Amino acid sequence: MTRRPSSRDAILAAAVAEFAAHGFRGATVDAIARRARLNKAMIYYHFDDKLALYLEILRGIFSVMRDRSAAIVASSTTPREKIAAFIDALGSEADARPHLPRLMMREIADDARRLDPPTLRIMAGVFQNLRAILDEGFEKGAFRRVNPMVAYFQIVAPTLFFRAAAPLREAMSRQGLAELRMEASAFSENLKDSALQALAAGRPEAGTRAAKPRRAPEAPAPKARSATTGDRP
Amino acid sequence: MTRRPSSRDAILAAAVAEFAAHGFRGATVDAIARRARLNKAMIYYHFDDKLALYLEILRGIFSVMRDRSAAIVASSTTPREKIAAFIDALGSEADARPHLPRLMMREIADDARRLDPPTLRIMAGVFQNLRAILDEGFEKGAFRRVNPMVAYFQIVAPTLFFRAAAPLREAMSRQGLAELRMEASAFSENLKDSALQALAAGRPEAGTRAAKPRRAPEAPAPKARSATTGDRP
DNA sequence: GTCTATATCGGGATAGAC
DNA sequence: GTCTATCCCGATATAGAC
Repeated sequence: MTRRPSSRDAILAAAVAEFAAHGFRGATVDAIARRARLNKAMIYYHFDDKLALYLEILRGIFSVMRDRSAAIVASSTTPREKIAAFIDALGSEADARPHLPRLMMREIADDARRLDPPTLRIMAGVFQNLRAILDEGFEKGAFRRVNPMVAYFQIVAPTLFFRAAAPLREAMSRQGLAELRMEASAFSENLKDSALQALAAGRPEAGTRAAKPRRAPEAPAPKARSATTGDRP
Repeated sequence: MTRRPSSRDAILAAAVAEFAAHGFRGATVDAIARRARLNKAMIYYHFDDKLALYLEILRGIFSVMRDRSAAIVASSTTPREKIAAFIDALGSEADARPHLPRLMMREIADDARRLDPPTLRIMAGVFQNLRAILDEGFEKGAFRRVNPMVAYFQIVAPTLFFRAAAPLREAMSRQGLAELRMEASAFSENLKDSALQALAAGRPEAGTRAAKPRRAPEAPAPKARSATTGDRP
């Protein structure tokens, strides 16, 4: 049943690993061929060139995440649970495809210069899905009105960074500079906790004020205005 | 007074830009020389090789951030204000040296494989400084006890990602896929707001308890244990 | 300190046999 | 579909004149 991967699939699998490890430029077609246990010519038989191979990989990876997040939007749970599910999906996706975080970071560092419109569209879909969850939360009064893009970066960036930085964390830990070892799942749990706390709508607020001005007068307290413009308190 | 940069300085300045734009491997010594308006041989006169040049740049960049964060730790303000200052410092540093975010992301994606112990030590210093701020906040009861590393990634990753992703955001905005344009300073303001909200110590809680077991036995809402292990609620 | 060659090699891409 | 052999450019690093 485990269908033997066609040479094309073998190339794709090898290429993801090489592109993630060395970047588009750093990855060599020779190394991809070697890892796929094929020869270089086979790659040019299946793909126009190195760039076409690269783009096919990116599109595939982001499509999965776009579809998973779309399913979360459509699910029938609370906005809070959807945010948690979004973080879980992103994390488990990154764990299942360990190359995703580095690929994404590299392409961004390369000024996204290789992303064509179709690929951009797919990536934008992920953002729009998170935005849909947030909007639902805003309307239902479950979330305070934060800027959706900021929320997006607050969720996606740490998730990718933490995983991509595993070797860096390991090196620092090994040298006794800081204890940075942690399970990816544990990180996601902490992130969910923090993200939901940051999104929490103004507490019970109305009538239920059991203990009057909960906040000391001198404490400015985080304002909950629409944070689209970054005005300071 | 604006001292004409020595050839060595010119090389360093050109190299940062090239390394940030293309990565260690992608950057060419020829391009660095061209940008510095010098010839290639001058680079090998001042530096042993491409790697030595690269490492000198990384050390310089992270040292600045380490020192700035150390000054914040030592300043006499509240933990909340120190967190805000840390985020501002990181943001303004990234704005002043637009190459920092991409350099950092690239080196992480490269599995930090080129970082030698001295450089790791400098980078760890930045984390330890944030940790010191958090510890102070924990002790004073200003912050709930979150995992310091998670907090570190929640602050650093979005700050770097947002800035490095400027071209990607611009491309998506231009194509009408999403409006992602935003001033870096506005982003930092939003991030501060969110981070402080996530760190806000548990409200007076149920019984309006003024003192004593500040924590509910079953720990309902955000659990405030030292979140080193990521157990779920 | 600054320059112009140049040695040398790795890597993308192709030709063409089987 | 799969392979070997090869073209050829670009990139690191050095030699050596001024």
